[in-house]
Amino acid sequence: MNSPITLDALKVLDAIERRNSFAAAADELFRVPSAISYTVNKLEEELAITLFDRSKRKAQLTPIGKMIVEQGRLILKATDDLTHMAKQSAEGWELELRICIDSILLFKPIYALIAEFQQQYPWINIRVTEEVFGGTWDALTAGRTDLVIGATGEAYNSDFILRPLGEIDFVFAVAKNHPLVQEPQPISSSKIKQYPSIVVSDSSRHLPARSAGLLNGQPRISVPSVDKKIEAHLLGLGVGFLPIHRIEEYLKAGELVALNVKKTESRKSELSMAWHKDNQGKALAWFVKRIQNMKLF
Amino acid sequence: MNSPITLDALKVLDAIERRNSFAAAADELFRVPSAISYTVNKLEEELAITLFDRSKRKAQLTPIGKMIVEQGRLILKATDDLTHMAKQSAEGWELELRICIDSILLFKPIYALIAEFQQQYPWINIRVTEEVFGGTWDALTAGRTDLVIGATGEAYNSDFILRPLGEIDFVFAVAKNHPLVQEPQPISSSKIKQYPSIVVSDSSRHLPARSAGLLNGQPRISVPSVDKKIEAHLLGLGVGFLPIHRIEEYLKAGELVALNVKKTESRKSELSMAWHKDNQGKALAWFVKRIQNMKLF
DNA sequence: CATTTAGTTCAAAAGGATTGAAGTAATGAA
DNA sequence: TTCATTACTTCAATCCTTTTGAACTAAATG
Repeated sequence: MNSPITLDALKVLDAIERRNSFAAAADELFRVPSAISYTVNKLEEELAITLFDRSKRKAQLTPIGKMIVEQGRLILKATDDLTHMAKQSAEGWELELRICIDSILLFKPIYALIAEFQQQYPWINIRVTEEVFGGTWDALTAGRTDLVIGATGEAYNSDFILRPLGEIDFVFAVAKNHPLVQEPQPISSSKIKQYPSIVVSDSSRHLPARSAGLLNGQPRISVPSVDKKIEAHLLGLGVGFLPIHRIEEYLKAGELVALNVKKTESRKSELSMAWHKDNQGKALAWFVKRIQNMKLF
Repeated sequence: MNSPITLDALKVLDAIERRNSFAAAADELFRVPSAISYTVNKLEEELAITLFDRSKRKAQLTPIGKMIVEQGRLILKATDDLTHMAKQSAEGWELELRICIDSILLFKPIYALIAEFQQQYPWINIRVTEEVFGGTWDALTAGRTDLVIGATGEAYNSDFILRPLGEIDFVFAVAKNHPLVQEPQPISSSKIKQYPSIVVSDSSRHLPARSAGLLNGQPRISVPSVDKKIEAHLLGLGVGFLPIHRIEEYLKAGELVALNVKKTESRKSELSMAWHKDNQGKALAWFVKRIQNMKLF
């Protein structure tokens, strides 16, 4: 792989084509016409291909020459982009940003934000993962992610920066035809314990798993995400607390019913963004800044 | 747009990464280690970016360096491909080949052939058009196409080379519930004239239009392609001759019925490939050679 | 602590790129 | 037709970038 094509030659060809003249190209490139001639001749010789038809006074690109100019421009653009990418990276823009989103949140607005980011910084890879409860902290401490959106509770240590997103409201919700709907409210803990509770299992792999508002002694059904928990509630498989913002439509449509319960634990939960304090990445900062002004629940 | 990146520097980076050593890269590139060092230093200086971590004995690519190597390889590949393309073009391979197919033929085997060609010569653009009867000749004489597949009749002048593809059989076919099916065969011309005939209109733009086997005095319905003619026949809109190979399935399924008619004109038609005798293109030759061994009808 | 391995530095040399003057060839105006 | 102009080419001289090789530094290895 030893191509006789050089970026300099491509630049020269590009200039000649755009200005439609060797002399004008020489002028543009701050060279003397003979230098342009030399470069073109060398390329033609090494390729053993005629790029210009010189039978007329004005040198005219041959079809092959034209193709090389066109393709060459793409190559020049690519090297230019590469330079730009490298410069940006050196200035603190990540090559890749890993975002971990708690399954309690609506992903849609975040995806919209990512799309916007990609338009501005198309060379930065964004990798999104979904975790549940402690799983987000786990991903952060294990270095599997750069930014957690929707971290719950306190930081495990001072290596992380927390930025609150607000409190999320939970309600005790069951399917419309669930037996508990017929009970007088507030519903006692002992009544609730007669039905299986749907529990989103913590996706922590290393840190001690957190439990989220379990009413002890109840039969449990574990599901891997809040989406699945909502489905389970809708099917009447069990009962439990759900984030209001995720089930508003179901409550309005009457498919889920919010019930008053005696125990008040876990009715609210503080959500945050979190990232490692050493991470000075500009893409990270961009997302933190933009997400702060967003309503995610 | 004056990128400090050069193809030579990218080659050097590539070699270093692959061989995992400056010395080995120098060896591979028939240079002295200091020359490699020089090239890398110059690039780093001009980009103002550290590409190698030299704190250890073995220089280690930084993440940005790695990205540049990876992207750089794509650029090297592109210039290499460009060289290859140019060489091939100079050797007589077209930059673009325009193929004009008569609508009477099955396009599928031709598309399969084009797909195969594209795998071998991915940089050559293939442009397919569809024409009807004289339209193919028209496209050729007007220079709108390079190769006609399925040209009918004689060449208009000696500027073109004809290569016969064989004879195509036509049958007089009508829809299964058409009144003509009830008539005793062979069916007389006067009976036929009572029903509209479906005529594929010639797509010639400059040459005198040819007519294909019209039974004179009949009401006509003109359609733009053989596909549409078959549809019209199936719907019972009219009658006429159809190429057997295109309606075999409908005949087998009984949706169309082939009838015996008295007039025997236009029962067969000689089809050919045709191209301009000055066209020495290798892609053209490739297609001519391959199509000769194919069964297109 | 000596030895080996890996890359860097630097002055000297090589050689490719640039220059400018002279030349050629097509175009177009007088 | 002639002559000036435009457009590119040729070529020897010059410049300056790249390469070289010897000497050097610094990390790993045992």
